[in-house]
Amino acid sequence: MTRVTLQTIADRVGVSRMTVSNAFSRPDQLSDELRARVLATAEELGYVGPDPAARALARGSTGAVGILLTDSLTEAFGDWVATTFLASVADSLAMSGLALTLLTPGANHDVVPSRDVAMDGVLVYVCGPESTDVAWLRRRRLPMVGIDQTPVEGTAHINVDDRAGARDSAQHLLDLGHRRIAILTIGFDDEHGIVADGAVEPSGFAGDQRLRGWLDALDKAGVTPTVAIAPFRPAEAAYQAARQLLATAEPPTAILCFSDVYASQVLRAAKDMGLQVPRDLSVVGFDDSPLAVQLEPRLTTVRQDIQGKAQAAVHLLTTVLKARHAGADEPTQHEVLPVELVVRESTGPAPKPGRRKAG
Amino acid sequence: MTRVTLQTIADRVGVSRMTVSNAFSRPDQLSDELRARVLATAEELGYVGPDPAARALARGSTGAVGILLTDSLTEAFGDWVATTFLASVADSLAMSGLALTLLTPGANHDVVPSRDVAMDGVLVYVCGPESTDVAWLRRRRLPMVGIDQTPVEGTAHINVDDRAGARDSAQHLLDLGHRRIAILTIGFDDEHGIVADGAVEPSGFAGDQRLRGWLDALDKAGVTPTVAIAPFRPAEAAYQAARQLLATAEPPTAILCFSDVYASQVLRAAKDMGLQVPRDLSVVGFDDSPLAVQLEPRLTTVRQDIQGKAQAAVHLLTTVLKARHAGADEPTQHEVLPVELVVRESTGPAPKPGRRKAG
DNA sequence: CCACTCGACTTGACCGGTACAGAAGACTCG
DNA sequence: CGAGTCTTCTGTACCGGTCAAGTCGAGTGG
Repeated sequence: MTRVTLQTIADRVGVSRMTVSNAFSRPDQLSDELRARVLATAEELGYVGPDPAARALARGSTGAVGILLTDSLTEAFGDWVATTFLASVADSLAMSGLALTLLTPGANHDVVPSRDVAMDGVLVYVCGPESTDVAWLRRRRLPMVGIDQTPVEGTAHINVDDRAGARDSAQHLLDLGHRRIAILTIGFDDEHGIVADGAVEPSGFAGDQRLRGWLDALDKAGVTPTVAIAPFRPAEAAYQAARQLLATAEPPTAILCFSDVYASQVLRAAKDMGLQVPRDLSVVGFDDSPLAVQLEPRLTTVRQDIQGKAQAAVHLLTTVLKARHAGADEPTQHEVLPVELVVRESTGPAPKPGRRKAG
Repeated sequence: MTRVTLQTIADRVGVSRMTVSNAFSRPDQLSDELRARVLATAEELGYVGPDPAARALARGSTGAVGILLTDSLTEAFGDWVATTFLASVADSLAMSGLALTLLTPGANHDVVPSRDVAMDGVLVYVCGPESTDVAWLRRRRLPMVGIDQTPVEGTAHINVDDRAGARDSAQHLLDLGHRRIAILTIGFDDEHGIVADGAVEPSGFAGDQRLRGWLDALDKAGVTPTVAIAPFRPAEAAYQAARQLLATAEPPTAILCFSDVYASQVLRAAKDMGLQVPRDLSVVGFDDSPLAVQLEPRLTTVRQDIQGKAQAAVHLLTTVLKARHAGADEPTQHEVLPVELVVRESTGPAPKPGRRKAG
């Protein structure tokens, strides 16, 4: 039982192989009557359709784009922002009939997806520029769109205005009269706690941008924040860092957090230390994840439109794809999506300067 | 600037194209010295490696397997069980150097990933047998492993022992003295509420199996449960169904839930109706998701090893892949993974038969 | 010294399609 | 009525590799 190919069908129907191909891929190239006959014969022979691999080679395009996520996928899947983004990307791609291939990072075996898997283009989500996977993708000259990472010349990017969002949230606290403000942001894997004299080297683009944004506003107001960092995982680290912040001699009256998840840990720490939010302490999150409204009190946070980000990324990538196919210039623009400060109940006026005891 | 292919390099080095191919794919087929020279020339010409699409055609295998998830991906990504499974699958595949392609279901456009994307095999997760995507995959005769769905003859499957888990949890309640037991399980999209005389047609295989399991134990004990159903989404529906259950003339003293998420809604409903868990009401979840231990009280639930499920599925699929490649018989086994009842604080002895007032 | 094995390359076919430039007949139109 | 134009189909040349079966000279054992 040899495989059924276009030729098998062509022989059977008595036409050229090309005509059979057209019957499947270019219906307008042959008469309806013949097409029907071809299709019927194909059906009869159990032919499903042109072989995707062969078609990919001949056409120069597979129907899939890749996505490269940070590190272990399990890691990424634990993050609401990342999964939401991923889901939105997949749904957006579906409209173009494209599938999404998850590129497993790291060359464990001798086969490296970023180098060895066929795809039309690739989305790169929060990967450092030093990633070897990104290096492979670049060498392959695959159409690429970076999301939430440091823009690189010659590549298209989608970012959110983290900096403005952070600036606005810091300004919000200043407007409420806060002057002793702390920052709890993301740091590298092994450390957590208060950073001496704010010599922070935040991990990742978003961390960097947010920090800059907060400082934009605070510096201007002459406020020097205490900065604490915690790794993304485990969540407990953020809790500990929060306790440390709140246990200082002059504890902050407000904390700006890298994310809603961090903020939720701050809330917990505050509760455990007998502090009332927002009476004793104001807390600001980031992302406006579902968590933000589930918490008690609901979080003041910075909303980013993740679905919009995904759609923008997909749109940009498909544009690049089309341009390349048409031989035209590929756009390498930078799109920065707006964010919005959402004020809820976790922030309030700065407490009166009077004594306060934590514990 | 014409594309660099094996031939380009071969000409440059002065060897046959095959030798260059071997330099990349079969290092043992040529001398180290020559290989080094070939690789150097390739590097110099900016050649990244054999073209994946061409290789896929020639070799008959792409380095990716597909996964088909129910409905909209956004839907699936909202579910802890599904995302955890997905992440574990991706990680397991990474070990074999395989990438994972998300098949976007539903033929929106004229291009249907399930039919048009090249892949070596496919995992099918909770898809009804009537899915057109599954039909395409079947017609393509792709190696396939079904997960959490009704086994079909001739296909390999991985399932968890939902039925036994359900049976155990029902028995647990019986052992605690409960006799007025209700079930809150998953139903089709548009309905929710109490099902008259238990004529339930649960949606999906897991729902069916769990229901059977509960009834296995209850029937044997002569207990006839009240059954309520709610669609998977929105979560609110489960809450409403729970309220309905608890508002009946003879309210149940225990509720068996389809999932931890459903159980969390029951908990909320109970709280809102002034019932104490487990004093007035026992609640059992399913899955042992992180939610189970976050809730207050922590849920008694049935643990399933999702990561193990993913690993088993990947292992089975790669076995099928290897078998097919070797021309051997492909296993079509059914693996059923064990589950485990985890007793926590949401279940307790049945309240004394005395009066009880809800509200 | 010769048949025999072995390593290192080469040869030619093949994987299953698609793109593109005809070719043959039917139709239109001045 | 002949030239131009469709429509419909065919032929040929790729796409960029891999596979299996050589070829050829060098080593090897009897």
